[in-house]
Amino acid sequence: MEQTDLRVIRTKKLIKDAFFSLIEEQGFEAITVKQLTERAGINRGTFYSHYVDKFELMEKCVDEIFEEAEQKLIYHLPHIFGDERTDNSYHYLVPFIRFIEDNQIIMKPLLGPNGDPTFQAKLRKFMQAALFQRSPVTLFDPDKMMVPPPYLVAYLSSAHMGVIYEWLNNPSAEETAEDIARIIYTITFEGPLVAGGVNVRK
Amino acid sequence: MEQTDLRVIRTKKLIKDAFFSLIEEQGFEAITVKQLTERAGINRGTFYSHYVDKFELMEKCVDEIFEEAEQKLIYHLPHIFGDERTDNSYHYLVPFIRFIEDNQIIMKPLLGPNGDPTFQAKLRKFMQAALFQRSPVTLFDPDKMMVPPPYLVAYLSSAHMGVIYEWLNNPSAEETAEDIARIIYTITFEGPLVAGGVNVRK
DNA sequence: CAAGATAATCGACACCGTGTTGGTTTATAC
DNA sequence: GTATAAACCAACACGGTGTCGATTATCTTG
Repeated sequence: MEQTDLRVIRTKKLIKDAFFSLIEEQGFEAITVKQLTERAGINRGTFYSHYVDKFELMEKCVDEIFEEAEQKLIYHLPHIFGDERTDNSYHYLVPFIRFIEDNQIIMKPLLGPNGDPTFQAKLRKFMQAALFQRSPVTLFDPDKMMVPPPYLVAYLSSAHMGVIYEWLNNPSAEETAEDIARIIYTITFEGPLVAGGVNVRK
Repeated sequence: MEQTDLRVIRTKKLIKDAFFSLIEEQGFEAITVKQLTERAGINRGTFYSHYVDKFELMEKCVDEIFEEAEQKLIYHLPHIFGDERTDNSYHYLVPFIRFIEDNQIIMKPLLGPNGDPTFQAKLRKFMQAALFQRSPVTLFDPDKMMVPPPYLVAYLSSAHMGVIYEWLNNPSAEETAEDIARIIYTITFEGPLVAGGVNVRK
């Protein structure tokens, strides 16, 4: 399964580099195979001997990223489980956010207005699996839930993504990954009202 | 400005009907003008005398929907402002959700995995304007905010959209618009933790 | 290092959708 | 009923797609 031939390694790298730079410049949809191979400096036919079309190329790239993410997050899991829920326990979010930050070049266009909804759904699902099935958030008590669980999960995962999206798409944003984690944590654990400065009557 | 010629009206309706049915079947990106005009039963050239391309068609359709939404929500505004924040004050959400429900046929594909991220962003912005600038939620106190306002807005608007999305894309969901409004309200005003059944230590 | 394997290149091909045009037919408005 | 203009039709150049066979270049293995 592993490719060893130097030529295919070199070619695939050329393709992916060109692909990412083009995504950054004009978004995925606008890319043509012709343009891609010209940028990569390879023959158009060569592309077709590796991928059936640009969609498969995208799929492969995304799969690689998620694979990488999986490993990184698993690596960080001990820390997550080790932590008690303290004022700093929002750290459970940091690896995830930093991962997105690290892959900004590919993430930003995929998450942005010209992005890929399929990818967004995939990332949301991934986050649900990563955060809601084996993180402190499992402390939710099914018996005491005031709303159907799927909606709470949808609420939280979308909210998380929304903040990250806002962060990525604001060029002048100076927050670090830790800042963003703290912001998400604050709103989630204190509740939107408290985080918004509303005096909650009890 | 207003079109009166019956032929124009008829043609535009044929185009839009075909457009919506195709979006539902295969998503926006996959649609070709050729296919669209065949489905509509009109000449391909005729399409080009009304729209420059499928993107403009989409834009016009979306604009119409938002225009309609604007009016509906404005109509409902008196009720919103009249309400005090009671246990039932989640009603401020109902008109918005019901509007989405009414336009399900077009909303679902646009919001789904094959949907249009531009539209999704637009809808989020619309909701922000509709709910956060002239609704009970303006009770947020800028001075007491624990997080930067843009992120709180992003958090809430995305969370809202996420729940609605989950609702639309779950075929077996039996919740009414009111149910969804209540769910969103509960999580937002009680906070995700309380809504999730967690015993909050104080 | 040499031989065989295999990847990349090149040029050409048919195919399809786009956007435009000029001329014709048909429906609408007044 | 007639003038107007919308819709139709056929054809065009253009550009990207996906494929193919033949040729050249490069790598792997023994």
